Amino acid sequence: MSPASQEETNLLNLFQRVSGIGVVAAKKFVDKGYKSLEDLSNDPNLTHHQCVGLKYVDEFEKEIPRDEMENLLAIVKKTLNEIDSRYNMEACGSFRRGANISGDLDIILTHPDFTEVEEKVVKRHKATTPLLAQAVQALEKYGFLTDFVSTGNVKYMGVCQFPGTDPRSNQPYLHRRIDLRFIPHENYYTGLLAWTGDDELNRIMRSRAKELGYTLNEYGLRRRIKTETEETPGEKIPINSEEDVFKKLGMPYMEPHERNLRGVVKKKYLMYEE
DNA sequence: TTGACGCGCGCATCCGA
DNA sequence: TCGGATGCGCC
DNA sequence: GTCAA
Repeated sequence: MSPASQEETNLLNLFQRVSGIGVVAAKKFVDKGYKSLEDLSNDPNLTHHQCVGLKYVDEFEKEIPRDEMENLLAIVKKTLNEIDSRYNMEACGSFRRGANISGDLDIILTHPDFTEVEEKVVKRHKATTPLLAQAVQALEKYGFLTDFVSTGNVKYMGVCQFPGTDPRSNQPYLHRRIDLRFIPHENYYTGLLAWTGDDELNRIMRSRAKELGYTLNEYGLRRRIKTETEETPGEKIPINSEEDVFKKLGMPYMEPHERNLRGVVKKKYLMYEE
C-alpha cells in the first residue's frame, strides 16, 4: 500500500474511534484535510453525538469492571424506585451474562403503564411518554447522567459517571456509556432475552423459531400464518418468562451466564482445526 | 481457505419538494 | 415546513 | 467483518 493511502487508512480508523463518526463522516473529514482529533475538535459542524464522542474518546474505550457496573446499576435502581416504585429495570448485555468487564451499561425498563397499546399511541401522535423523560430527569438531577447522545420516547443514550473517587486510580470515576430502553411490559421477557444475547444465541433461537413455524424477536414470539402467496406474522404467543421461550422452541433453558456462545463456537472450531 | 451471509430499529440530521 | 432518506450505534 | 464446512 502506498504511503499516502496508508496514511488515509490510519486517519479513517482514528476518526472512527469517535462515537458518532462512521465510515461516511470519517471520509468526509479526511477529504477536508484533517490530520488529527484536534483538527476534528475545531470543526464547527460536528453533530452533538460527535462532540460527546470526541470529548470522551479515551474513556469510552476503557472497559468497565463488574463491581463498578453493579454500583452504577444500583444508583439507577435506587433513583428510579424513589420516584416510582413500579419501574422495573434490568441490566442486559454481557453484564447479565456474568462478564467481569463490560463496554457499556444497557438497561431495559418496563412500567405497568407502558403497554404495547400505549407505545402505538405514542408513536402515532408523536406524544411523549413521561415515563422515560421522568427517569432521565431524576438521574440528571442526581448528577449521575453527565451528557446525552440521543434521547427519545423509548430510548435514551447517554453518559454516566459514578460519584466520588475511584480507589483503583485515585481519580474520579470514568465517564461510561449508558443506554436506557423502555419496552412495553408485555414484551419484557422476549426483550430481556434479545438484549441479553449473545448475538450467536439470538441467531440460533431465531432460526430455530423459524424452523418451527414461529417468528421470534425482541417484540415477541409469534406463529407465522402461511397462505398460498405470503407469510404473515400471526397471533402472539403468551410468554411469562425467559424459560417459556426456550420451552416453546424445545430447547433446554440456559442461564444467562451460559449464553456466551461466541467464544465457545470459535473454540470448538479451533479444536477441530488442530 | 473458501463462500454464504446480516437482521431491523430508534434517534439525529440532512435534503428536497 | 414536513416527510423521506441517510448515517450511526446497537443485540 | 463472522462463521460453517
